[in-house]
Amino acid sequence: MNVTGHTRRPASIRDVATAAGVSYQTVSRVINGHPSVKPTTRERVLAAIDELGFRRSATALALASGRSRAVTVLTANTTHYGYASILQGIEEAARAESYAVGIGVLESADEAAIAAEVRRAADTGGGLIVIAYDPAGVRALGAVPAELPVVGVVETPASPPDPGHPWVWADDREAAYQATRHLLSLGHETVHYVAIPSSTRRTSARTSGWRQALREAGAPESRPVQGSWGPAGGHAAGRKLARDPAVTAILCGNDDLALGVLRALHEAGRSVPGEVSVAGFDDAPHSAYLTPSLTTVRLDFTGLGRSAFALLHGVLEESARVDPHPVSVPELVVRESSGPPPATV
Amino acid sequence: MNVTGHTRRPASIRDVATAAGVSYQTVSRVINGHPSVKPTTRERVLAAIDELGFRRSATALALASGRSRAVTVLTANTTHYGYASILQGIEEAARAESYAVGIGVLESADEAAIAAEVRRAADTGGGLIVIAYDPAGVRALGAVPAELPVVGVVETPASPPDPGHPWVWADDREAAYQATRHLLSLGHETVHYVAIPSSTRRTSARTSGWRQALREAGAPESRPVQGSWGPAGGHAAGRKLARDPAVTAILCGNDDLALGVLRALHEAGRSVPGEVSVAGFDDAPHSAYLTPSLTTVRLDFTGLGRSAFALLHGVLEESARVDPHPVSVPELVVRESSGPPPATV
DNA sequence: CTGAAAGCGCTTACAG
DNA sequence: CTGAAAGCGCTTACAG
Repeated sequence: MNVTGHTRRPASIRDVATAAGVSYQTVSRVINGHPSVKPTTRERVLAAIDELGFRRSATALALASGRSRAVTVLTANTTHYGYASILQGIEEAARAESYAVGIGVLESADEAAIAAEVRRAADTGGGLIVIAYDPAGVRALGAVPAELPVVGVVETPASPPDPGHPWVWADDREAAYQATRHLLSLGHETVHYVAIPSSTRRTSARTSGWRQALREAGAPESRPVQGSWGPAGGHAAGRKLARDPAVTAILCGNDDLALGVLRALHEAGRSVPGEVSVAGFDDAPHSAYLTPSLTTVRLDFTGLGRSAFALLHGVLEESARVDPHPVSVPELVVRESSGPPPATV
Repeated sequence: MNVTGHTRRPASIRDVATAAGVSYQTVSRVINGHPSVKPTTRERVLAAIDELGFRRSATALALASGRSRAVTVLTANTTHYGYASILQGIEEAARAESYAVGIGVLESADEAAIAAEVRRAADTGGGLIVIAYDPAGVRALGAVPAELPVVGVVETPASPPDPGHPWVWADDREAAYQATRHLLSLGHETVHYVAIPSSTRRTSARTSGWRQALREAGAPESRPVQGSWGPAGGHAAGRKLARDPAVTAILCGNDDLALGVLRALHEAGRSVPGEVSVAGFDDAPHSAYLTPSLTTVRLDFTGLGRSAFALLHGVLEESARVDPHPVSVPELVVRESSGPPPATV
């Protein structure tokens, strides 16, 4: 008991050993669950651990063993719904395995800045999960040295990735395909697309799913309108589209863009879904409560985060190895913002 | 050069020493910026560091020195706008000082679970920042052992806190006061309040600011309606309030609640702001794009996060000590959702 | 200005 | 089943 209230140095393995009357060696065996320890000895040690409030130093463990039970998440953003939800999923799964989770934000897509962030993350020890939905993330994923354990959360790859690439993804392409088909099935001649910034490729997975649906239906293809990530970008894109009376259906790269588009249409006096239908992507928490409520495609981001961690965990511990490419299935959620096109009387 | 491509053990301080022809001691001096090193020696060491790609092991540093340049953020949530923005601010500031940032989520407010999370965070080493806006956070802040450096991000305290309590806060009370005054000044007889869950006290800071404004104006006081954090809670609260024709102005504990209230009013056929005015709290990114766009009070959460880190940094390094109670000033943002009450003809 | 020793709290072989 | 040694990569006094 620390009656004086003085700040005490935390108990070490040796303190426990002394208290239990064994060597610190044996204490190490006990805390590592090593089988060859006499039950009575084990109990004495356990009692001492309990009494002294011993906690094994993660730092010393990491230095001595080289392992570190930590994951750091590299991401360009922590506040957007998709990113934040992936992070949440990772944290949940990591906590369940008592891994520490660190985060590093890729504030710029500048090569040097990216390299610096990757180094910092590597310094932390443990594994890496890189959210590669944008140029910064994609570059960071590419900049990770080969010897580091890393998992990428990526857009749907254009072709099946190398088995050497531990990636997870939601099926963005399928999701965009579904949403576009939904709008076409309502009778729209075609569907316009307001895009999130592509990760780096000319054509993002979402864009290609949209295009595929148009082609299959023989619908006219327009160029995607560029829209950044937030509602402001959607608003700007929506203003352009609102001017064109031929536009009756708009698919947006995420729900925030859709919100901006909705607002722009409102300001232009075009009713939704009476004159124009709008669909989003992600099913963010507010989308169901908008007026009109937003038709969107739900993606299981927290599940994606959990999968990413599970995959990394498998790489780090070679015990519970996991299916290398868990894919979550998107789900179309039809709400008020989509309907048939106006009658062409 | 690692021509074979084999995974190499990273260079240590001794490798650098050998390469530079000095003792590892001297290398330590160079990387710590110790003054008493002959310039030519320093340069040789620096060159070796560069050539070998040496990076000082954070783990070894932590173990040997006891310091750790890390902060872990304990929070009940990572996706809500306010929480996520505080985290973002902390990360920014931490990155600028090359601190590692870890996160731990308080999934339950259960004492044992909280204690476990606090221990895990303590194990990481470094300092702690606890976001104490909710019961889980408040308990976690209380459960941190006295010897650990910790900063709390709290609601406006009822009275000035002890100097021994390193806390930061946005002025919630003032913000609620301002928003309520705004609604009253438009001519509303009184303002109803949909509350976020209080941290633990009977009356949250936001609630008391609202109440104070009503009292000063001699307006009738109603009981706050309880509304959880998300739009669903706002929706439920909004349905109740929509039934009461006397309700003409509603202040909501955050913008998500306001969104739900807006939706409920819409469903009940009550127009905003024609029949009912609504104001929110936080100025979340989507609030400006809603229809009607949302009157709200903007709080500088990222600034709050930066302040929290600065305060902790001061505690940890005793160098750049900081004003213990930086307070960010809320700003009323008037948009479409608030207006005069309907004429009582 | 620079080097040799001891130690941070553990783990990993190696003995017995 | 248990103990004594060496080492992980650094820092902190202590010498010179």
